[in-house]
Amino acid sequence: MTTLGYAILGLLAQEALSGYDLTQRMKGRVGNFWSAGHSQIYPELSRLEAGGHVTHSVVAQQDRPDKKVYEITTRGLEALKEWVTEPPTPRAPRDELVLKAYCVWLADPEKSARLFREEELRHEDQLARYKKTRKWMEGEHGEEVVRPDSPWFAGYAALRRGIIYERGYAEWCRWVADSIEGKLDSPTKREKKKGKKKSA
Amino acid sequence: MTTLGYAILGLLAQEALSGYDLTQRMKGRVGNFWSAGHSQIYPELSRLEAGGHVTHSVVAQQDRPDKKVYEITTRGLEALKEWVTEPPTPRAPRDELVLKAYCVWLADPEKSARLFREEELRHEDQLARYKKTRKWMEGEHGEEVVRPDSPWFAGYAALRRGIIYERGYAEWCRWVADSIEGKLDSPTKREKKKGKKKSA
DNA sequence: ATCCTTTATGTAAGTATCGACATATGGTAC
DNA sequence: GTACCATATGTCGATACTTACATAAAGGAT
Repeated sequence: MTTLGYAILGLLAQEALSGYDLTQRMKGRVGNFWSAGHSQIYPELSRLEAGGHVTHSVVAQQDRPDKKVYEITTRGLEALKEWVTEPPTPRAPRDELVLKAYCVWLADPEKSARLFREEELRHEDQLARYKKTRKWMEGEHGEEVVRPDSPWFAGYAALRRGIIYERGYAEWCRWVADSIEGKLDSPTKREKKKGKKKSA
Repeated sequence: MTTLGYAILGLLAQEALSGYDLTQRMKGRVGNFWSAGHSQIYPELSRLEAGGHVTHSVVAQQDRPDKKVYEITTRGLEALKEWVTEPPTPRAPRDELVLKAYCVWLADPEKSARLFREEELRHEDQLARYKKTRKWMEGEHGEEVVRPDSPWFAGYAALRRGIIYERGYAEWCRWVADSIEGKLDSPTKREKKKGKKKSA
């Protein structure tokens, strides 16, 4: 079983969905920590069905094409439950922006400062969106989101990870941009300031 | 050009290295935000050389096999400089542990609490290692690490990203584990506490 | 002598992922 | 009527990445 397979099972454990629905979910909330296009999802659903983890039934619709609605099986649910408490398989982290920061000493300061300012904004924006969603969740489902045995906890926990991640990322971008713009005190500058306290 | 190609150029911009050396670097500091095995690095070096971004010279050694030492060319350095200030190509984030948190409502509370405690420790450990390295860097190269035009800034910036990342990750794991163990106040519990302030 | 480890460089097979191609239904806009 | 959009399901080829296979020089351990 692949991780994508478990991701799909995780969604199907909450509700029966078509391949198309799953693709939409993967673009939304779940997509912030695991994403996949439909070209990955449809074949994976076939594999899951071949393995007896899901079943499907064709549902006819009037306004639009028919769809295949997938349900998780008992076997699928058991596999999912076991997988959840197993330690995650280590993945190599890959962050292109950190790589760029690693080479920033070679580049034009103005251009690189602009780059990190833009990224700071991007992550700040995402953080704001996440915070808004969190408020909505806490208001609308305040009781359930904090109970780890409720399916509402799922999205709430993922959201909290997103908030911490984006906050940290924006903070780091700000630090890099500030450093490039020379707005931060170096240890030497700090020493100098101690000598003459109020230098405009 | 691939991102791995730029990662290699970024390392070669600091010093000439063999494929083997590059592989070691990718396991170490750089490996914390971009990693690759030697089976990826050797072919990539060939491509870089074919594209005129690097050149190599064979260096004979007495105690061990000969090696090919790669140097970045002017063309390679130019390509790298341009790449640094371009916005990063968006990559889909993939975090298996968040996915597991998303399914935690299905699982055995004791087992899942243990999982998130273990992960909390792992990230806390990594954080401690990073902090130690930061102190060493600040002590040994205090002047250079804060100057964005110095090659020392490279590793320092990456390190700071690592510190923020691990701190946030550990914090989140702790929150999840606490939630499962019921150690956190729910909104309801908070309300109740307001009523009878000093309840053991 | 044989085995293990480090250094050193490569190839090959398999999987995961991405982007593009392909098709079909039915609605709306022009 | 035709062009476009949302729904809906699939395949294919290219690339990125991992794991295993393969070789070789030199040193140390048993």
